[in-house]
Parts: sequence; structure tokens; C-alpha cells
Amino acid sequence: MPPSTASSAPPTGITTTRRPLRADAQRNYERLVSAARTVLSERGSEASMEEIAKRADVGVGTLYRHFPRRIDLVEAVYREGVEALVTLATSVAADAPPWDALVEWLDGFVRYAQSKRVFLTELHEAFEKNPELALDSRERIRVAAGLVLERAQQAGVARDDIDSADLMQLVGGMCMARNASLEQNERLLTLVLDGIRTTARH
Amino acid sequence: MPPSTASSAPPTGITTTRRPLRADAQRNYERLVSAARTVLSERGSEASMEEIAKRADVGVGTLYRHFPRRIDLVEAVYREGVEALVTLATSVAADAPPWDALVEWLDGFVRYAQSKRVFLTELHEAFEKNPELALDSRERIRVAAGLVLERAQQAGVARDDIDSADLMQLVGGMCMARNASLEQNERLLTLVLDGIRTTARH
DNA sequence: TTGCTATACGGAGGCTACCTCCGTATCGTA
DNA sequence: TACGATACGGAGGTAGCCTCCGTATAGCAA
Repeated sequence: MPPSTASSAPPTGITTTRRPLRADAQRNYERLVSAARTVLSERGSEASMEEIAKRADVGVGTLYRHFPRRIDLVEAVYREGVEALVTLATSVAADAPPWDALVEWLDGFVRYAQSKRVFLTELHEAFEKNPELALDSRERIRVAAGLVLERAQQAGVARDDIDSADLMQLVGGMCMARNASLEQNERLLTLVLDGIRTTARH
Repeated sequence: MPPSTASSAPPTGITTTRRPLRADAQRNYERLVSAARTVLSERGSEASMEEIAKRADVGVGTLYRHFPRRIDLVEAVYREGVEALVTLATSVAADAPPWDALVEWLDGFVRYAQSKRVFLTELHEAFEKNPELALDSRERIRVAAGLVLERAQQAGVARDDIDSADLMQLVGGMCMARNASLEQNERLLTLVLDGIRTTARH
């Protein structure tokens, strides 16, 4: 997903229509994201930019041309997973009954979050330094959550006094906690679902 | 709270009885913690060790003698707040009815967490690099939570299938999330409390 | 195919922050 | 007062982030 429409567009309203990347630039972009995914998974915040560039078989200069700051690279890797969650929301909303869809998507979220545990410190720091770069992904997840949550609310099976931002705050926060096992998080998700559900409990 | 009993004792079972700090060392220890609290509040993870040392009117060498790694300093500041939470748990458990005590303590926790937002990235990174150093504080909070939670469970007003670790995972995680306002967190706390409570809802 | 230019590459090196080391200073006791 | 144990300070080693600019190449036009 190279930024032909400038993934990190300037905050001004200016939308410069960028010409497509040259073939070698395109190839290196993809190599870099792939290498970053690997190295970040293996070494978390210990991963250095030099190491990622080397793994991609590319100079650091090239790395920094595509990803001016460390966060931009981390974010690119992060986005891949976000896309999968958005897709999941669409599919469960189309196929499953409202409550089941909500449960299924949240379970998918918890599992996704678990798989990204090594990134958490990385993301946390990066988002602090560059809050605006996190907004897009955050919003996409929120919208995906809204898709399943609002459908459940309209069906009358989820309480109305929370919105998708609340839901992701709660479940997302829970998953970000340090020593969460997948098992514990799934148990806590059950608790949260009990808190959300409007029909008889247990 | 200078470490006369070695706050970062080696993982081996060896407990060396250390003699008390010399007067100047004691004074500098306190200056450093105080300076760190100030500088970390002001500049978060941007705060450099040099800056903290300068603010304490002490050389970096002295800083590193007392706090061999960055985390040790952050942790010392963090502990201060943890102590307050432990104290709060004891007092509400003694004075308030079981359910009210739980609500009050959790509300205290949420407010405390809010006040420490600038530290979060710092703590997150530090705990990742040195997991063992976080355990003590985490455990103290968990025990404090247990004090009020178990009392509520024994009184039959809180569900039995969660423990204090679960509770702190959920509420702690929620508070750690990035763009939580105090208001949103207090609203989410209400939701969590609804999930925990065993009596009739709403 | 050849030539030309915008685009992209690479990696040496600047910069900054963390942390160490050791010569000097001070405390506390006899 | 003397002296050893303890503590201080800050220059400098090290490492990782990022920049800069000379070189290389893709893509196009003739």
C-alpha cells in the first residue's frame, strides 16, 4: 500500500496529486514494510532502523526517504492488521446475527491485539510523539467497531448509552495492559459483553 | 524512601543488610526523586537524565549511582502514587460499606491514573525492558484492589468469577489508553461496575 | 537505441542521549 | 586530627536516529 495519495499528508488542506512511484522505489517500499514486520516482531522496540534497512537490503537513506520517522514505519506495519479488522467487521456484519457479530468481532480484536503485543511499547511511544499519525488507524477501528456495535444496539441487544469510542477504549485498553494472557483477555471480554448486553444475563 | 533494604535486590535469595546511606547520599537521593517528579511531569519521555540531574543540582554520576537505569528513577516516582492508592484502599475498606468502598477506590484509581498520563509511555517502555522491577508495584495495587473487591464479594454485592488481577487488568488497561478523558473513564468505570455488580441493575 | 532529466539510492557522518569510569571530595569515626 | 569508607562530578565512550549529497537508474522522447 504505497502512499500514492500521500498517507502522511500535510495538515494544511493542500492536496498535491503525486505522480506514481518509480518502479525501484515501489519495490523498496514493499521490501521495507516486510522487513520491518519481521524485525519488529522479533526484537520489538530493540529493533534499530539500520537493522531493518539491512534486512530489506537497502540503505538507511532509502528507509528514511520512505519513512521519515520511526513511527511512520511502525504505523505502516500496524495498518496491515487494522485493514484485516475492518474487513472482519464488514463480513460479520453481513453474515452473523447482531449479537453474535459483535462477539465475533471483539474476539477477533482481542486475538489481533494479542498478536501485536511486541509492538505495544513501540506504538505507545510513537503515538505520543506524533498523535496526528495515529488518528487515521484509530478512527478506522472505531468505525469498524461502530458497524457491529450500532447494529447490535438497533437490534436492541446492546445498551444504548455507550458508543464505539467507549467500546474500543475499554476493550483496547484492556488488551494493551502488560501481562495479559489471551485466556485472561477472553475471560474479561465475557465480562465486558455482560456489561454491554441488554437481555437477561447468565 | 531511600532503599535501605535495597529496592532493587538481586534475583538471588541473598539479602545483604546494607548500612544506612551517608548523609549527603541520602539528601541527594531525595533531591533526585523530587527533581524527577517535576521534570517528568513537565516533559514526559522527553526528559533527559542530564536535565533531571541538573534540576537536582547534582552530577549525572550521582544520578546513576542511585538509579542505575532510567526505569529505576521512573519507578521511584511511580511508587509514591502507588503508596497513596494502598492507603486509600485501607481507609475505604475500614470506613465505607462494601460496594461503596469498591466504587470509591476504583474512582480514586481512575483519578490517579489520569494524573499520571504523561508517565505512561515512560512506564510502558521501562516495564518492557525490566519486567521484574514492575512486579512489586503491580502487586501492591492488586492487593489493594483485592482488599476492596473481596470484601464486596463476601458481602455478595460483586460477582465471584473475577479476581483482583482481572479487575486491575480491565480498569488499569482502560486508563492507560491514549486519549482517555477523565470524564470518559469515569463513564466507562460505571459500565464496568455494572458488569461486576450482582444486584439488580439500572 | 540513445540521450537526458527527474527521481531514487547509499552510507558516511553529525548529533544527542544514555551510561561508565576514575580522580577528587566529603562524611563519620577513632 | 587523621584516615578509610563512601560518595561526588563530569569528561568521554557508545549507540541509535536522522541528514546530506554525490552517484545511479528508471522512464520518456526522439
